[in-house]
Amino acid sequence: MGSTYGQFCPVAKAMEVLDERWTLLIVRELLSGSQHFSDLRRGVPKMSPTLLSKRLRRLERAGVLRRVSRRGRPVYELTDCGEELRGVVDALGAWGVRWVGELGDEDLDPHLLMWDLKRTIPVRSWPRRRTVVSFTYTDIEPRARRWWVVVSGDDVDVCDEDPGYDVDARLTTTLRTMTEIWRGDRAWADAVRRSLVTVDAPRDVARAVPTWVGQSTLARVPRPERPQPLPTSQAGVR
Amino acid sequence: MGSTYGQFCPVAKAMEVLDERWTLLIVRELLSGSQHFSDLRRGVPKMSPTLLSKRLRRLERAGVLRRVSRRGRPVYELTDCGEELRGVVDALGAWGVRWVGELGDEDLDPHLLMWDLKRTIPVRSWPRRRTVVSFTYTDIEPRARRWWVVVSGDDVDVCDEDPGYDVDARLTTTLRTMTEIWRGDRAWADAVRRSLVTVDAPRDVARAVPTWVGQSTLARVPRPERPQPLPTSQAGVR
DNA sequence: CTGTATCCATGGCGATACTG
DNA sequence: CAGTATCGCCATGGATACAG
Repeated sequence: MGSTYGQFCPVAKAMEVLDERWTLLIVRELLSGSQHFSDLRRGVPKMSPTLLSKRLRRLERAGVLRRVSRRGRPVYELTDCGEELRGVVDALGAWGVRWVGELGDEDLDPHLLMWDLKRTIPVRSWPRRRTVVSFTYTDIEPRARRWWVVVSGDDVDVCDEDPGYDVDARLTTTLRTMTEIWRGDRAWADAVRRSLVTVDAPRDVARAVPTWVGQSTLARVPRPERPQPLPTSQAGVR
Repeated sequence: MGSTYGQFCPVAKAMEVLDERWTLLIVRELLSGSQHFSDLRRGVPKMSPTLLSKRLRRLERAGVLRRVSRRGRPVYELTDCGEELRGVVDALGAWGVRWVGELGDEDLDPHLLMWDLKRTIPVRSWPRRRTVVSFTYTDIEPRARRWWVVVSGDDVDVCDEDPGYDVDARLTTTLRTMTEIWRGDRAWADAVRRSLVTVDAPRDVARAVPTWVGQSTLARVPRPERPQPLPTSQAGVR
């Protein structure tokens, strides 16, 4: 058990299960479709496998998820109890996107972004024929700078090395800008206007690209009118 | 900062602020009307004042609350940002009451229960004249066994020693049963039928008492049809 | 009443390496 | 691929006493 609170209040009882570090991020991953240990690791790459394993066990004991073997492969799936955490995770996400907007450089991660991008690509908006868009992030180390998204039919592939196909559109931007766009902090139009993104493609393709690249489901949560109170700067010592 | 996750995901950013132990319970207290340091302490009695102070400071920095002085007395109040955590707290409470129902003896606390009771007494259901109901918990140490709820007009008082007024109804039950009733885990009618509660009062008063004693706002959250999966028993070692 | 100051033990968690 | 095994640090937070 995560430590107890000694309170009968349902919020306290819920937090006994959920307030440990990483726990709700694992639930988030399961809610968005991850099933295997390796999928989960990709979703929480900064977590050690030992700790991930421990959390999964604890969540199993709490009745949130179930570990089953499917075709000889372990699969983690949410129980009804776990499914119902969607309300909690959604509420947290909506609050977070509204009130905790400042992203530090440590929060940016090209692998995570491309993984999220892959999960939210609206394939139906893409041409039926195989279509390739390349991403170049100008502000990060060469290793993770270039990516290719290949959509053919209903299949989406994200590669970190050139798959060799013809490229229909080349996006060039910073990791930060692409992240902001995906989160819905910044509109495509705004980014293009300010030249934070360049789209190298025939005019009609260039116009379509923003509809090809998806966004977080939280992107359309309306933002507070006043900007943040104080992000982390100021508010010094008392 | 509570440790960071290194993720741009809004859920992760939210949890950086909220996943530390006690944090959301403090928010819960503020949401239910506590304003002063001592009120908050009463709501989270197992927390040391040092730690409470630390959390309040962190929440202030995060923009969730504001510390102001009102008539020379410090007051903690939620900002818009903090107010909006109501959605999160409600979702957690609803999930908790449905899926984390097993209460250990450590979770029962007469002071907390009476404090909650006081906050949820539906004064409008009581007679206008001063009315007194006594509570006796048969299963706990003498010190916290007897309580008196005094309602006169719109004022509610809860005493742990005899205020000396005539008593209109005497409830005798266990702390556990009363807690279950307040949470909505057990219906009044059921408790009475099973003789888990006795109401010593004239017949019409006895009938009214269940409408006098309030319940958690989460009490009417429907419970899952199947009982819990596994509370904490079983699910042994792997 | 509204906090601070200190002290200490625990265990959480990060890092790394390794196994079936 | 799906985890386990170890190890060691340091921060968390519980307890207690004290101050303005």
